[in-house]
Amino acid sequence: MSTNPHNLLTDHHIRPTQHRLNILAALTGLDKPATVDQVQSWLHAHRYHPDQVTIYRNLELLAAKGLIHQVDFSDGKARYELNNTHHHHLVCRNCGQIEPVFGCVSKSLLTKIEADSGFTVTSHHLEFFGLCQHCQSGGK
Amino acid sequence: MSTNPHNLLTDHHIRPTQHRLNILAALTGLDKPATVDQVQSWLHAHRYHPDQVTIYRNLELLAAKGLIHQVDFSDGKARYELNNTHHHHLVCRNCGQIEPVFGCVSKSLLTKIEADSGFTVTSHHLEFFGLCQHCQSGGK
DNA sequence: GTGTATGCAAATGTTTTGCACGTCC
DNA sequence: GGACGTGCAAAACATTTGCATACAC
Repeated sequence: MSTNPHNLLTDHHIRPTQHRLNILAALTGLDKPATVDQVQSWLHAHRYHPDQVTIYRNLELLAAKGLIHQVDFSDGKARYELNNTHHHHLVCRNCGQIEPVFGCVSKSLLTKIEADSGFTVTSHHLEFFGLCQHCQSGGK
Repeated sequence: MSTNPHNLLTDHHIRPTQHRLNILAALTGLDKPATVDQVQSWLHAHRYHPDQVTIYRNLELLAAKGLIHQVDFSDGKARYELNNTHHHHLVCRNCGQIEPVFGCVSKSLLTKIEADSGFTVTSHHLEFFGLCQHCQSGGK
């Protein structure tokens, strides 16, 4: 598995178009789960102007191929993030600030869930919500 | 805190209209996270025909008052569930079957997250995805 | 060249909003 | 009566689809 974006794409049998490289760069640069709008804004700021549909299509493709994954903060917008280190998120309900969380559910719980249900568990979504330090005090 | 639906509403300072009682009955009857459509279908089957907008508005209200909460399976539709026993879900990615999961993240992890981040954590979303027993074998 | 990618326009699906009328205390 | 609840219509928003053109190998 190569570490440069171009080979990352070709390794996954995805044509390394400029848009796709740019979208990966955007997700790297934003460094948090990003909406289609946020990806597009990042690209605009870097003088790229792909159609929004192209972003939708490529985020879907990259997710299907496993290079990125979808994150959901239950606000009606899909977010995407690079698939590097497994982690979750802590989101401030007031200001939207996002912190990574490296803890996770225990392996023993996962094993128990599979044993109890007969399911094969392939993934999970875990997000924490609360108030950040700033919003706990003055920030209404 | 009373146990009957009427008092449950009045206890939360919510007018106990027929629609609201019916929506609570629907969520009780469905007994899993339900979409607006599913709530509406349940009500139709029970000879009630509130406008869809009324369901949206009341689910939002009940969630704001803490009687129900939103669950997200990342499929673009909001689901709602009664706030009774704290639990999570295991969803079959193929057939959509939903199993309750009573395990959760450890208290020590929560404490650690708050300590590390300075956030006050008020809630979390945890959902598991996989393939149910049936869909692992024949069910493509 | 051929299959794939992209842009543009339009459609779809979910959720929200405005406003007039109806209902509950 | 006055505040709140509901229905209907329309709007808003995120996302998807169809199709013609443009690009990558």
